[in-house]
Amino acid sequence: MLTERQLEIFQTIIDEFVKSARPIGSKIISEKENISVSPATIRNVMADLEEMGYLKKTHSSSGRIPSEKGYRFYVDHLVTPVMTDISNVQVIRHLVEDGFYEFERVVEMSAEILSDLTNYTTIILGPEVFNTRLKQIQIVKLTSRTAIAILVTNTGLVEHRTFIIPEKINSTDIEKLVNILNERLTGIPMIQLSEKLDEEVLALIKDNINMFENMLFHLKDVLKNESEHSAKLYFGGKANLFNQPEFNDVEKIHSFYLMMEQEEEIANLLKRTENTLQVTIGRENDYEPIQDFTLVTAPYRLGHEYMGTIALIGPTRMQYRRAITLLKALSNEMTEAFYHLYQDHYFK
Amino acid sequence: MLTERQLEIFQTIIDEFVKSARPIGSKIISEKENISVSPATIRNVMADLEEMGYLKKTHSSSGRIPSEKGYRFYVDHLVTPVMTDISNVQVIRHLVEDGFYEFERVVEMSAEILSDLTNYTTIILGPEVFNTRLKQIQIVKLTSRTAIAILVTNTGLVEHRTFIIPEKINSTDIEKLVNILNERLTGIPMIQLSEKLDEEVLALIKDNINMFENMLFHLKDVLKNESEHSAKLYFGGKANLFNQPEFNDVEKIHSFYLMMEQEEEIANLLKRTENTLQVTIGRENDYEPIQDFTLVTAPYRLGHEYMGTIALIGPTRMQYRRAITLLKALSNEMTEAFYHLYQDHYFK
DNA sequence: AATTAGCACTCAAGAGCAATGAGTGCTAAC
DNA sequence: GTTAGCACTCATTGCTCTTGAGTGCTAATT
Repeated sequence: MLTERQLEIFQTIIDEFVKSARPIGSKIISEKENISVSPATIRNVMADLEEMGYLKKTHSSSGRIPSEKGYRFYVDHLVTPVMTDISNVQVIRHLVEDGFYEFERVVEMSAEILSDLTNYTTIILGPEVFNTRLKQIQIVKLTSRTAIAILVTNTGLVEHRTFIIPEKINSTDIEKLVNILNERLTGIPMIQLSEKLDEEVLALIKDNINMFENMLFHLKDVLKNESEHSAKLYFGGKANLFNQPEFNDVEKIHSFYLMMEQEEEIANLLKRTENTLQVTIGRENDYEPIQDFTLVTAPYRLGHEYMGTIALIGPTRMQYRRAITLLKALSNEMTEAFYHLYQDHYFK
Repeated sequence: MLTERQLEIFQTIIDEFVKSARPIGSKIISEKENISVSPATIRNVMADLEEMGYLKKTHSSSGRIPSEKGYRFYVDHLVTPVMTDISNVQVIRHLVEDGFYEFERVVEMSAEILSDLTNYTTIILGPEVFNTRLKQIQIVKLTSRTAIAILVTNTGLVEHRTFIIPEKINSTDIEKLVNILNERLTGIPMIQLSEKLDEEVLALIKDNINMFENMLFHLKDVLKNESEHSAKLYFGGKANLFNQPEFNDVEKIHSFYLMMEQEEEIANLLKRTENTLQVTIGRENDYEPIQDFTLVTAPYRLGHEYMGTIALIGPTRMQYRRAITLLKALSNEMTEAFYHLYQDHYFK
């Protein structure tokens, strides 16, 4: 375990490095008010901390910077969840109270707010399909050959897809079909839709009106795709990382943006089953393109049920306390907001 | 007017500079096969071209690069629309034939394809609201206090918004309302919806069921917002500009990305009323943040009616011929595709 | 009269080098 | 155990020099 003094110096190095992004030398530390030992002593301590793997040098005579192990230690032991001012985040709550009833809007605003407050990039993973249920299905005939299937989930998400219909079908027929579909499929988890379509509806309809068969075939495609369709991502402050000194290299920024385009991969990163806030630092990330970054994730819920993930991505030299505090606060706010939005649905 | 030889040399400088991004000297030009005069002569010609404003130097003893006036001349007089191979672009046509019936998908694919082919950034402006009409409206009750209004346009766009409903209202009432709305509002241009709601529907309903009044109030808000809601933008290849040597500078990339976040402004840039392909080079752009870029825009249509704009943005050192050819081809393809998608609607 | 060879000149870019200074580790004194 | 002192390291900066690709101008050539 670390001594009191080691902790103090370590903490100072973290703080200073996070601020300045430059290696911290013994002199700078010795000038801090709460430090009362000489630079030489500090050098000894720093050598110890380096030996333990918490600090490293950029070259043989440079000051020290935290290693990833150092950040890990910091996050695990020194980031006390001091509840700083989170009133900024509580805007979300008011948004919902003031008539922002749209799930997507709330999420977009949240991403915006969080990235503005932290200066990092926010990523929000929308509700997983397998956690939502069909609220209602509608089919709108668009042209003589195409119609749009509109699926509304219990979380207020609206998905739609255009598909082929037989030429001869008319609006009344479609209405009949929609009624049957709603009767049979409402409340079914989205992910099971296509399966249930076969089980419940197909047989039923075949007897009645057989030109539906072809249509259902296409509709099934729609439902299947919809359920495979991975959850949506929302971003905020993608350009924030330009402000971080570690990203004043074109190559790094380029790879960051390319990485952010891999939505599949990112979605997978955020699909963490854990239900608490998590911090992964640099190489701790399995996904190679973000091994220069720190990813902080937290779930948000509908009631007690996991709904999606909200994440911050930034340099490993991160304001961990601030980021963690705000992310935690925001995930609570979102949980709160969605509870208000969908409470009666939830309890139903 | 320019002499034959001046044209030839000018053309060579453009070609070479577009390729290499470096100032072009007389020696390089003299080594070209189609050039048979000495470097000294070329220098004289270049001095003339510079005097006329078509070329400029980066410093007193550098080679020449095209000026914006030079590019303008090139685009106006030297870019002959040689129909190069546009089979790449015709993928779009097949997409639609193969069952990509989604407007949004077609647009997204188009943006992707065009940016891949050109290595610039594609921006597509979706259909203007004032050019679309209501196909159908649906209201789905979500919770006891909220419902989702879903608007489908004749172009297959689906817009939705959650709004407040009175607690006491039930599904049957909503159904009644929806029927009335559809009866009265179908076919109305989206932009007139909120107005027509007052004229046609409000009075009608007030007599019947007066608790609708409050609901309609909120619904009107929805419709109003929806019509003010500026047309959607689709992007492709935002990261392509990293490959351009002029964007080797973090500052430039940063400002590019910040610029791309100003969707309002960009949408306005693309809302050009002109109905042909247009090229604006550098300072010709009124919008200051893109005065380092060239913007190429072309409209796409539904039948003969303007529907939206497809644009390429890249450095002024652009492969104009290629960009123009491909953009033209793609806008035709999209027009074609939408004709197929919505033809019977269009002729109705 | 138009073209070109020749030449002096310009300037960006890069290599080499010394000076600076912020940092270190180690040793010996406190 | 702490710290003063000192030799040492190395990234950074600024300076000068060289290089080479380019120019414009003048005089010779066609």
